[in-house]
Amino acid sequence: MGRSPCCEKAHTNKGAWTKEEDERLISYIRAHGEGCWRSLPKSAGLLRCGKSCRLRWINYLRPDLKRGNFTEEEDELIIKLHSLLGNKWSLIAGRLPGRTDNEIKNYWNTHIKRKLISRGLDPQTHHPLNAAASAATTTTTATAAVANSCLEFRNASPPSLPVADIALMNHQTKFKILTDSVEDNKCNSGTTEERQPDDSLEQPNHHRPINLDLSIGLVPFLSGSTTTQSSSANSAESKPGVESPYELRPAAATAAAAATAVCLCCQLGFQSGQLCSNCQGSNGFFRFC
DNA sequence: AATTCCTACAACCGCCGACGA
DNA sequence: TTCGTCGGCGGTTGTAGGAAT
Repeated sequence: MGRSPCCEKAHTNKGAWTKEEDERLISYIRAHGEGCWRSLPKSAGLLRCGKSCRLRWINYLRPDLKRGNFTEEEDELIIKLHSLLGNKWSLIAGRLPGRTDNEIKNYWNTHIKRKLISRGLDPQTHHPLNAAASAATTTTTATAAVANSCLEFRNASPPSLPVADIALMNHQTKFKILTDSVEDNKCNSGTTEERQPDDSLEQPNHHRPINLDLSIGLVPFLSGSTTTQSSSANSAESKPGVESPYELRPAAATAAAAATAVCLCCQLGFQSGQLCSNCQGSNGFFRFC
C-alpha cells in the first residue's frame, strides 16, 4: 500500500507561480511564520501543495536571498565544497549566504561542470579527467571525494574542540554512511594522537564506535594567506603521483586551526578574513558556518 | 522570417529520516 | 515496535527565451 499523497492533487495548481500566489504566500508567512507546510496552503488560501509552497518560499521568496550572478569567489567556494561534500547541495548552500540548494545545484549543472571540464577536471571526482577514468573503477564519486579530503573524525568526548557544525550535525545520519565509507577506504587523515594504534585498524569497522562529530578544514587559498600547515604527509591528494586539484589541510592542522578560527567560509577566504556572524554558536563556542 | 537547437532555471517527483502516536 | 505523517533533500523534467542556421 503506497503512502498517501502530500496533498489532494486534483485540487492544486501546478506550474509557474503567479504574482498573486507569491503575494499570498509572502503575506501569510509574514503574518504567521513558517508553520506547518501541509496546512499552510489551505490557511493561506492557496491551491498549492504544501511542498510547493515551501519550495517557492525557500528558493525564491525568502527575503534574505541573494539574487544575481555568482561571483568568482562563490564559484571557487562551491567547487571546493563540492570536492568535500559531493552533491550535498543543502550543505553547500548552508555555507553560501543567500544562496539556495536548488540554485547552487542548477548553477553547478549549467556552469561549473563545464568550467571544471574546461580545466581538465572531472566534475564528480575533481580529479584530472585522464586519471578519472581509472579512478572511477575503484571509487565512487562523493565517497571518494570525502575520503580523499581527509575528513577528520574525532573521538574526544566531550569534544575538546567545539567545532561541530550545526548544519553538519543535522545530517549526522547521512554522514554516518560517509564515515563508514571513509573507514572502508582507510583514509589516513587522523593525527597520531587521535588515531587508535594499529590494532584499531585491524578491528572490524562495526566494532568501533563511529563518532559523528565532524570537522572539515581547507586551505585559505582565496584570502591569499600562505598554507603554513599544509604538510603533505597525511593527504592522499598530495601523495606522489596523485595530482591534487585542490590543496587540502591535513587533519592535525585542521584541529590546530579549529582551535583558533574554525569558520570554514572564513578559512576559505570567503568572508575576507573576518569571522562571519554565524561563526559563534549560542553556547559561545565558535563553529563552522 | 521561420525553424531548430541550446541554455538556464523554476518546479516537480520520489525517496528518506525524524518524530510522534 | 510499528505505522503514519511531515519536512527536507537530490535528481529530473518542463519550458521560456536566446542563439544559430
